[in-house]
Amino acid sequence: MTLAGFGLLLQKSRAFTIKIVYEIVTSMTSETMPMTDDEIYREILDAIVEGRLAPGEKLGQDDLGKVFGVSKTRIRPVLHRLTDQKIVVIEPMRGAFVARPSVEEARAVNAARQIIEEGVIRAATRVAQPKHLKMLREIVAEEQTARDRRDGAHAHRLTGEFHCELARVTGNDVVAEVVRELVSRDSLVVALYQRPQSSGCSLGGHADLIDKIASGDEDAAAHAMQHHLQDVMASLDLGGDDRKTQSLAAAFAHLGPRR
Amino acid sequence: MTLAGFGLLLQKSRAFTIKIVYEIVTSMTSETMPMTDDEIYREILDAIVEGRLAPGEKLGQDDLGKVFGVSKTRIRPVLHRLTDQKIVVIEPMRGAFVARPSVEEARAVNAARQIIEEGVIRAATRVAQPKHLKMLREIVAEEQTARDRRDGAHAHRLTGEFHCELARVTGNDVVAEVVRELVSRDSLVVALYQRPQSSGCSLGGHADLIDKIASGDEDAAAHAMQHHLQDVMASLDLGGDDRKTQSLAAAFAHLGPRR
DNA sequence: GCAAGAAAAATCGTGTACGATTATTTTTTT
DNA sequence: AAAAAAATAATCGTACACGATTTTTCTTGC
Repeated sequence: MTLAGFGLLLQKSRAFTIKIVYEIVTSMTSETMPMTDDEIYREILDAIVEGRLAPGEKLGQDDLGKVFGVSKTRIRPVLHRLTDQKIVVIEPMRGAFVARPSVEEARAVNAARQIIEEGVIRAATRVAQPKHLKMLREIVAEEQTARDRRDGAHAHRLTGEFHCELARVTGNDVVAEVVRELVSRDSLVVALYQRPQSSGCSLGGHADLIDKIASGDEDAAAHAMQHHLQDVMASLDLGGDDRKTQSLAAAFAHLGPRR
Repeated sequence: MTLAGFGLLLQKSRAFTIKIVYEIVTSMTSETMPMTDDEIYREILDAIVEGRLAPGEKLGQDDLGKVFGVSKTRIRPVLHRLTDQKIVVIEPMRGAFVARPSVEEARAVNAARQIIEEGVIRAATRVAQPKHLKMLREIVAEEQTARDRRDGAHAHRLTGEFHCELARVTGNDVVAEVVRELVSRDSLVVALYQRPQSSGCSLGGHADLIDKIASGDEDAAAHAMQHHLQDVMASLDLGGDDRKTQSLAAAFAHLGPRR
């Protein structure tokens, strides 16, 4: 069967079938399947949260389009979505950039986390089961080994994951999503204001939180969370220096050439 | 000076000046200034939250474009933004509709509010000042008069505003925004599942919350909030009947049986 | 040699056009 | 007459093109 034959089949098929057939075709021709909007969104978000794209970096629509092998029409909605979440800022007629949260915004996000995650840890303490505690302890252990390996990026990602997983203990997806967004914003803050050598900001903090949850003492857990988040904030240098940026190509090198 | 002269001036001016000049011109020619994205977003959101657009209603891109006097290109990002907030659902290749949250989603949003607003009311109790309490009491009073007038839509809007204002007491915009989104989603839930005649769902609930905040008893305030939100949930009819047929039957009940 | 202004390049925002898909209506067949 | 199939209409998603604005570079005058 010829490629034109596949093309005809493609036209008459439904979306899901199209994707499968497309993948069969591309597995033979080594072309790439266009990514979905969500995949592009995830890639850019991860690149920012993991620090491969530094705050202030320019996110050109055409550049990103070339990286993902799509036109800028597909890029713009993703950028707007990230703008709504305050991960990206769009300056009219100038372009999109990775956000550089101000000191005031950094304090506001941290304060919001104190307020919201107090409710979260109280709810989690009420419903926590042994399997939840086990899961949380595993994350802390991974975090520790990553820190021992001087793998700051990985350790930082696990720090955020701990708070997300804690929110997931409540069994409520809506809460988990809210926490995930706040944690994402916070990772921009630490990328901007973290002190050069102090990556071990919250060594025993998470383990302490788990102990308090395990004890079932709701008030103690809530206070521990407050202090934990305050400690994280205190470990930052809010004097504000600029950070270096790396190229777009380097940030998405793991995708390989797409066109 | 001619209108063409204004046009030339328009081209050479910057965005802000453009808007002002444009408004002067249009005030003479009775043309309309194109709305910004945020204005369109606000209009659609308000229409949904206030119940002027019912759950399940179709939101055609071209139709909305005609309403606001812009092309559908400007409408789509707004629809996507509302989709991210779960106010609108986009069915691929079919169109956008006002969301019809399922019973499970309704429970999830309410549970999330219990978790998050517990943290909010605790923080608010710690920092509340007399002026805050006064503001909150004013909203409750307005709510009461609206209810006396049988103005259910207005009363419902003020109910939501009360929770938003309470979040604003914490002085944290990030928290206020999170609460605002949750309240918006909840108004869709009540639009779908509210019992026909029971509009007075939470008569004394809000006043009780204020009293607890005024007393400074954090735990009491937190418990009051929990029970308040549970009461709201209990006042709904989550029987899982298909709303559409039910409301249709009710809407034409005066015709009597016709077949 | 340097600063200021003007031209050129690059980039963003928005409207329009077109291919693709779904819903509806009409026609045909049993 | 009813059901199935085909044609038509409506709508969505994406690419492309044009106008507007900013940034960069080049020229010119002091």
